[in-house]
Amino acid sequence: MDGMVEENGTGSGTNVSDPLSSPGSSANTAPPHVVVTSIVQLTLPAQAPSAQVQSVIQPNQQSVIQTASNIQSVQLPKGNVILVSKPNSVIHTTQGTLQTLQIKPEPNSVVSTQGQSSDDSGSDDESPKRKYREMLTRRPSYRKILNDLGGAEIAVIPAGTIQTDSGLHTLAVSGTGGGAIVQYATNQDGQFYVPGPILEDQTRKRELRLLKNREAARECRRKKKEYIKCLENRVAVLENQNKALIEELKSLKELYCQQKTE
DNA sequence: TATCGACGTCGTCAATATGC
DNA sequence: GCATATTGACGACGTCGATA
Repeated sequence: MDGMVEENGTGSGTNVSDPLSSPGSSANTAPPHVVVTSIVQLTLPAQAPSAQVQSVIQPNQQSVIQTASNIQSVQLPKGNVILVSKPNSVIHTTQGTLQTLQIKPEPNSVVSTQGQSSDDSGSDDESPKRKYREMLTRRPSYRKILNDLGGAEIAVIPAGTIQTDSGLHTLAVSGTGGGAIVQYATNQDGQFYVPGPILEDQTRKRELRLLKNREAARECRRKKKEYIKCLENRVAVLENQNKALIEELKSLKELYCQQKTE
């Protein structure tokens, strides 16, 4: 599904108002830094707790928004702005790489397509969009940092991480199987031992967490595949539309030439 | 047959988002 | 603020086709 305005769950109550049928209804709401040639407002009705909308937003081209179920399409002239009446909506767009925009929680938030609409000259380094994009970028993992530093596997994190706490010590341990926090105590001879119930509890908690994350990762991958499949479907639909439009243009041209010669 | 590279899948870690 | 969910990144492993 390329470009999706998604609320939780599924639904078909999405109301996509065509800008061509009700022009200029909210054009004045756009922020001054956005040059608006067209606005599409997506109204998600309250009785439909959720709705899926697909969209393909392309640089300097007309873009398309479709609902998932009814294949109701809206052509967005280039330089468009999308208004979404529900907060916390997300739009995915494609431009070589996948991009994600999260709409600000205010109702009627205005979000222009990223990197392609006429407002995005790329010269404004301090623009909110740019800042938000940077926020989305994750920093490298500690593992990667360690690898970059040429550090081998850390078997035990020494001294500084040990803290005494009511007779128990906490020790961070990592190895090929991953990391763990282990609590232990010392007896009168200074020998280490791990109190049974604590160890069992920690082991159980860790196993539960791993199990949950394992299943979450599976689900996440399933969703990702589904999403990619949807994107591919959208590509197919748009290619067909494009083909049809080219054919239409061709026949209209022929008709025009015919009438001209008569 | 052994080896190698490409590719897919899985489990895990860790950063971040989200809900309460 | 904390617990939980989500997801990108990474490494391990298995499979498959190409090649020596």
